[in-house]
Order: sequence, then C-alpha cells, then structure tokens
Amino acid sequence: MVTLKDIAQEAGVSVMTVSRVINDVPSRVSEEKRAHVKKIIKQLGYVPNSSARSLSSRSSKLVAVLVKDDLIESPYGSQMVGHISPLIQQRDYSPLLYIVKDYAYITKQLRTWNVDGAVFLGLFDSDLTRIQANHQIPLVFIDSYSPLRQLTNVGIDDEKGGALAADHIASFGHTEIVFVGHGSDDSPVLNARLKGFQRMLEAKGLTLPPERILPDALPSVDTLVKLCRGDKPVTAFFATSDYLALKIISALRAIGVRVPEDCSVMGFDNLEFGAISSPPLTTVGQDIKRKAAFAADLLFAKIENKNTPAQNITLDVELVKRGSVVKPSQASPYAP
Amino acid sequence: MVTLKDIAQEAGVSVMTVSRVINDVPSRVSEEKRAHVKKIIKQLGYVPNSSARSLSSRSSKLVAVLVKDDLIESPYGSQMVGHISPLIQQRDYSPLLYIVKDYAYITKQLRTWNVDGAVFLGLFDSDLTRIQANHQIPLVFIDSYSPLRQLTNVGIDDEKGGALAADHIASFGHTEIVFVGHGSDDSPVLNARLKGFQRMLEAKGLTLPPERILPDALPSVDTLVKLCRGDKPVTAFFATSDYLALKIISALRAIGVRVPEDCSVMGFDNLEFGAISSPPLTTVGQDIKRKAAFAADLLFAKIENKNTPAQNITLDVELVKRGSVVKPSQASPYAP
DNA sequence: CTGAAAGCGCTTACAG
DNA sequence: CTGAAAGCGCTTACAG
Repeated sequence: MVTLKDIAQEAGVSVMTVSRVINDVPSRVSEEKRAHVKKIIKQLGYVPNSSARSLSSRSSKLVAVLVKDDLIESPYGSQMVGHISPLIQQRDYSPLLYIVKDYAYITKQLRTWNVDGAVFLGLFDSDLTRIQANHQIPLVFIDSYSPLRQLTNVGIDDEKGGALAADHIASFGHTEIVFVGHGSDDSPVLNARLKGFQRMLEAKGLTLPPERILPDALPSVDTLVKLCRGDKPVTAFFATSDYLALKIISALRAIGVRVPEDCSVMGFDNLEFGAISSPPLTTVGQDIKRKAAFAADLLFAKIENKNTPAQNITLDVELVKRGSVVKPSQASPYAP
Repeated sequence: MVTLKDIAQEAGVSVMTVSRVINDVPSRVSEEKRAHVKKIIKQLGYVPNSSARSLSSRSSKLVAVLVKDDLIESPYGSQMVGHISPLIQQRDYSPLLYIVKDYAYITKQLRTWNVDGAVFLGLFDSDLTRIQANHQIPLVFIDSYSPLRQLTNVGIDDEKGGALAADHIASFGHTEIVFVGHGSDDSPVLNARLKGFQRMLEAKGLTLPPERILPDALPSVDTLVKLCRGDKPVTAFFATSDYLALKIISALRAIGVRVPEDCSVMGFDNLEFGAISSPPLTTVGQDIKRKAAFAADLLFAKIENKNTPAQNITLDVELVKRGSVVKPSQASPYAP
C-alpha cells in the first residue's frame, strides 16, 4: 500500500506538502512542487486512506442512508435509495446503506463510523426525539411527521393527495367507496392521506364508515367479496400506494370483479408500473426524484454549514388521471 | 466522545483489557474484570471507533456493493440491493453502496475505505480482469460471464431460460416470434438468453430472422406497427425482463393490439409486478433472494478464509406459466 | 510557501 | 490473565 510518506519521499518533500496538494488547501504550495507531487501520486497510484483521514480530521465523508426495513421491499423505497445514492457520491461522499429495524442499531452505526450526516427514510417518528438528541450531525428525514420543531424534513402534501383522490373519485358519482392503506398509529403519512380523503368526502356529502377503512395490506378474499357483493356494493377503491392498488386490481379480478367496468381503483405515488398496467392506473403523483434531490441538498447544506436552519419542505402532489377510475356502472352485476 | 481510554480509566484496567473484552478475544480476561468492564461500557454508552480499528487492524468490516448505474433503475437491480444489504449487516459488516459507471471510481473507493470484500452487480465484464488484478480482497460477482477461471460468481442458467421461453411459446403453435432484449456486445447475460431462445426455436424448425431480434429497450411505435401488421404478423414476443415485457404489453395495447388475444408476450425474472398484472405475465422465473444469499455466503466464506477456492454457481430457472402466452388467434385482425 | 511534532483511537506484537 | 510500547496513515496546530 502506497502512503503519503512514500509519495513524500519519492517527491523529496514533507508529508505535509503532499497532504496539502491532495486536499487542495488554500495556503498554496508552489505550482512547481504541486505539479511534481501530483505526477508522483498518479505514477504510484496513490489512494488516500479514508480511515486515517477520518480518524485525525473527525470528518469521515460518509453519509448513512437509513431505511426502515419494511420500506426497502416496496418499489417506492428502493427507488428512493437508487436516487439518493448517486447524489451522495456526486459530492464525493460515500453512502452507507442500512436497512434498519430498531433504534439501537442506528445509533451504533452512526457513531462507530463517525458519519458526517444521515438520511432517514421511513417511519422513525417514535425514535426521532432520541435520534436527534443523541446525534449532533446533520440529519435529514423523508416523510416524517414528527412534531419536533427543529427538524429537517422533506415530505409531500399527503393530506392534499388524499383529498385529490376523494375529489376525483367522487366526481364520477361514486358513493360506495373503500379506503385501503391506513397505517398503524405510528404511520402519520398514511393517516394524513386518510384524513384528506375523509375530509373531502364529507365536504361532498359522502361518508366513509369505519368498516370501509382498511389497513395497509391486501384485503382478504373474504373481505373483498363482502365489500363488492354486499348490500351496497362498493364501486371504488382508493389505495395509498400504486403497489397496493395493483394488487387490489389483481385480487378483484380473481373474484370476478372487472376493473374499471365494475369497480374503479386509484393509487398513490405514480410509479412507472402503474402507467404501463392495464388499465393504466389513475393515481396521485409525487415526484420521488425531486424529493431525493431536496433531501440531498438539505443534508449537504447542513454538512457544509452547521448553522443552516432546520427546514421542513413539503412538495406538491398532483392528480394523474388515467384509466382505472371511471363512472360507476349503472348495471353492475352485483347491484340488485 | 467516549474512548477506550475512558473506559479503561473508569474501570481501573489497561486499554488492552478493555479492547480484549470488546473483541471477545480467546486469551481470556478474568470473568470478574470482564463483567466489570462490560458494565462500564454500557454505562458510558461506549461505541468503538471503526476508523481507528480499521486503521490499526487493516480490516474495515466494510463491504462494498457496486451496482452498474443502469441496473439500479430496474426493479431487478433495486431488489437485489434490498436483499443483499441485510445479509451484510447480519454479519456485523456495513454495506457501502456505490452506483458506478466507470472502473476508476470502483478502484478508488475500494482502496480508500480498505473494504474487506465487494459484491459486483451488473456488467463489469470488460473491466473484470483489471478489477481482479488490482484487488486482493474477496470479490463476488453476480451475473458475470467472464471467461476468467478464478472467479467467484453467482448466476443463473440464462441459456436454459431462453430455451424454456422458446419451447413454451412454440408449444402453442406460434411461428411468428420476436425476441426483445439482446444486449450490446458486452452483455453476455442477455446474449445467453438469446442463444438459448434461438437454439430451441431452431430445434423446433423455426427461425428467428435478424430483424426480429430487438435490443433491450422498448421498441418504437413504428417498429411495433410494422411487426404486428406486416406480411406475416407477429403473434408472440419474448422480452428478457418482466419490466420490458410489461412495457411492451402496454405499447401493443396503445396501437390496438390485444394481449394475449392478438399477441402473446412473455417475460423473464418473475417479479411480483408480473404476477399481479393483467393478464398475469407468463415468464421465466429466477430466485433473486436465493441469488443474493449465495452471493453473501460466498463472499463471507472468502472473507473468513482467504483460501476458499473460487466458485461459480449457476442457479436454475423455471417456467412460470400464467396468462400472457396463449394460442395464436386463428383470426387475428391483422392476418390477411 | 514549507516542515517537525503531536495526536486521532484503536490493535499488534512483545513481555511478563 | 494483564499491560507498556509502538505504530496504523493521516491532519491539526504551531513555527518559521
């Protein structure tokens, strides 16, 4: 392994001079020496040892990307990771990817590697106060709804998204509607979507009874059958992710319910898979790439200047009209 | 920041004793001292500094996951990352995720962090000789077709996959078939699928003319129209990924070709999205999770014992029959 | 512009 | 079982 010392010897200068050349420090080295040293660095294929640098400088050039374990399996989560990593690398930092379950693990990894910053993806709201208290480094959250004031976060207007969906579905004349995908208590993202959805429905004189609010999972065949063939057959589903919406469409078809003829289905996210499915999925669109870009921007702004104030950015969402939401059929096979 | 020294002082022992407690070295510390030190470590919330350990021990407990840039956008690539990361973390290593374009970047990151091993995902075949020559650490490739003998690799039987697809499609009586997704010259994975596909077609007395072998991208509307409405209208497409297959189905529908009534489409991978699409996608299945597990196993076997021989594992593929490949319609609207 | 010294927080190697 | 010394490869801080 080639070290600073080797370069220094070879170039006939001190290690400090080499170090300064490598780090492009302003207290300039004479152009002559600089060029000479650079040549030798290249010649010997020298690569600085990051551990050594990290140890002495207390800056690791490492950014942790922490993803809640249940999220990495979703297309949304994996796309987010795919978008964020390159943005970290572009800035000459290295992304440490952790799929995490519990808080203790987070703290340990952040500390042990002395990371310069971290991006949190998924639901860490319950641990958030502790996380912020225990780490002085720049932290950026994505989709957090923590009430903490001093929080740097990038999210979207989930409530508006829910309202957009309700408005769109109701505008076709649907009255028997199901919401699929409320989270558990600690999932404010999904609950915000539900809130917006309910609010808009009520504003239109419609109600969403509790038995038509389903959790964030594919409903059982039983449940689906009951909903679609009951007294008042359901004519529209709103799912809080495209992924879930697509699964619902598939499940509905399996029990003989046609989409969109017999039943409309709407999603959330605007993933590519929705656009190329049949029927093309009507959805609430969010810009994942933009979200990732903001997260990276906020993080590095704080890394470069610790005094950057906490910012909570809320990106807009948009209605993406496609083919999976249509007028309820007058003569549904399940109607009386 | 709490250091070894702090713990040592607090416990009234030397730093070496603390170090030994932390690393559970066999030259045991007396149970009494061990317990005492552990208590203080917990009390003070001590977390070892990985940079320092890496610097002095020459083992970083870091594993690089290197993904070719074009792959991270595909569901296959992001799923693979999602599966591999936890397997690295489970072994108490940290995954450094790099989305990479070129070889120089790889070498630099591997060296600078002194990683203990690396997993390569995607096409690095052209750089592979150099990569192996320049790094003495354990390296595991996924889907590599390098002729290098001493290579640890996990792949699948791509040729068999292609053959399976051809056999299945031909068994329905299709004769006008298109292959979509041959790679550029440096994509042996896709070319192996093509080879198997062609071989089986020929064995069945069918031929695949060059103009019916399309690259790994969604064909233009023009191309699609020509293929489906030409002299001998195409009745079946085989795409080398589910993702591409789904896009083709969508594009075909956009020009009025029904799937599967007018035209069959088959994919490769067996991603969940194919299973829930309409019609459910017939495909060649591979077990991504298993592939990831093998990659991790091979990597850590080599990390734990440098003498572990190079292994090239080829996993099997299977035909997954669903609804997107059917008999060619006798009266296609495009037939004369 | 340039360099000698000290130190970052650990582990290795040696000694007892 | 236990510890004092040296060193991993850098940077910080000081001096000139």
